Parts: sequence; structure tokens; C-alpha cells
Amino acid sequence: MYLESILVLSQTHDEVHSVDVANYLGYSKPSVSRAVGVLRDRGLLDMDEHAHLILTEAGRAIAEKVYERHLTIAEFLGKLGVQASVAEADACRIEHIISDETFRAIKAHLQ
Amino acid sequence: MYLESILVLSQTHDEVHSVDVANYLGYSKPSVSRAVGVLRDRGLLDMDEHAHLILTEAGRAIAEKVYERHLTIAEFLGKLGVQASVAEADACRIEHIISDETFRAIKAHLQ
DNA sequence: TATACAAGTTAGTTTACGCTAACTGACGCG
DNA sequence: CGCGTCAGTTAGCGTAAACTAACTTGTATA
Repeated sequence: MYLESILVLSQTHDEVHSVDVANYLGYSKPSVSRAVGVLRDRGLLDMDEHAHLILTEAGRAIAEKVYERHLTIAEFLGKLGVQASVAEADACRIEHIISDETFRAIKAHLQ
Repeated sequence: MYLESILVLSQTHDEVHSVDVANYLGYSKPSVSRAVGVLRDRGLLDMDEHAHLILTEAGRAIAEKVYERHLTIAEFLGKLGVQASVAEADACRIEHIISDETFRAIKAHLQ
């Protein structure tokens, strides 16, 4: 979720700070600070000297995978007749828990 | 998940014990014992003098709702072409997180 | 230049939910 | 009769991920 948020925010902001992620997700600054530390330890993002959050290649790959799932699932739910705002919210939860196989089936169904 | 397990087990067992739930879910006895305590405090189940687990009306309602979701989602994923065992596993996770609206849309689609 | 705010971190708390180890109590069997 | 086993509970641990309070630090402005 954090990686995905950074990716999404980077599409509309030149630079992404921890505080932007906190506002976007509705979390506290310390929660984001902790998460950034964990993700940095795992080699998924870096912070430059101005505290801008930069996804590494590995982090960007994960973020893009999750974001693609998000868009696909939300579109899929929309086609099932689910209201857009609800589809968004459910996509946020579903994107993290379904198997690759189920995701591929959903994607194939849309095409 | 616990309530749903008790409902499912009660379909094949005359009586459901904590240890049955533990085996079914692959959790330890203390984990089930704690969960049973929490669910009892919330008025969702009772234990009789022989430690049989009995769902209350409220508990049964939740268990049936979740179980219906499980069956419906698994069937839905099956129709999308997801392998049965994977559909089962994904249904287990999805059933707990989707909104009522999304569930209704899935159910309507099957009919 | 001093102050005040904004961003980020540190420290410590809470809740949830797994676990193991060890205790209690009932029950069957040699 | 006593002993082992099985079910359930208690106590305590670990991790994850949220929180608040309070600290640091850098920057902008009055």
C-alpha cells in the first residue's frame, strides 16, 4: 500500500515526501516513517538528502504490480455494477490478497 | 473465520469442540481457546457443560453470511477459470473484506 | 536575527493474533 | 486404584502495524 501510494503520488507530484503519503493514506507521520524505514531496509525505496522518497527498481516493480491490480480490479467491479467509490475501496483490499492466478483470470475476463 | 468453521464442522459433526476447530484451521489449541473466549464475550457463541461449541443466533447469522459469501465467491472464481483449490483459498480471504454491495453484484452476476 | 512552523524521527503504547510451555480436570483402562 | 491421555485454559512471548507525545532540524519570514 505504501509503495503503491508513492507511485500514485509521484504521478501528480514532482517530489513525494513522507508527509504526503501520510495525508494520502490517512496515517500518522510516525507510521509512515516506520514503514519507510522497513521498505528502505528491504531495498524497495531510498530517501535522498531532501527526504524525497524514490522507489528503487524492485520497489517500483512491486508498486506497479499492485497498482495494475488496483486499476484492473476496480474496472472489473465497475463492470459488475458496483458503484465507483465502493469499487475503489474494495479494490484496495482485494489487490493485496488474491493469487496471481485469480488476478490473471480477472484480467483475461476484461479482454 | 472461527464462526464459519464452527458452522461448517457442525454440518458433519454432531458436536463441535475447540480442538476440532484447531485441527480444521491448523491453529493451536490456545489460539482457538482465546478466540472462543472473545466470541463468547461478544455473544456470538456459547459453550455447554461438555465444552460443545454452540453458535448463538447472532453468531450463526454471521457464520451463515460469511459461508454464503465463501460458496458464492468460490463458484464465481471457478467460472472465471480459476482452479478449484486456488479459488477456495482466495474465497477464504475475499469473503471477509468485500463490501455488501460488491458481494451482491457478484451474486447477481451468477444468476 | 530570532522565532516559529513544518518535516521527520524516536520512544513508548495499544490491539490483534499467532505461538509454546505448562497447568487442571475428566475419563478409560491395566 | 492409579496412571496416561486428551481437552481446555492460563501465562507469557513475538511480530506487525497502527497510535500519541515529544524531540530535532531546517527554512522562511517578520
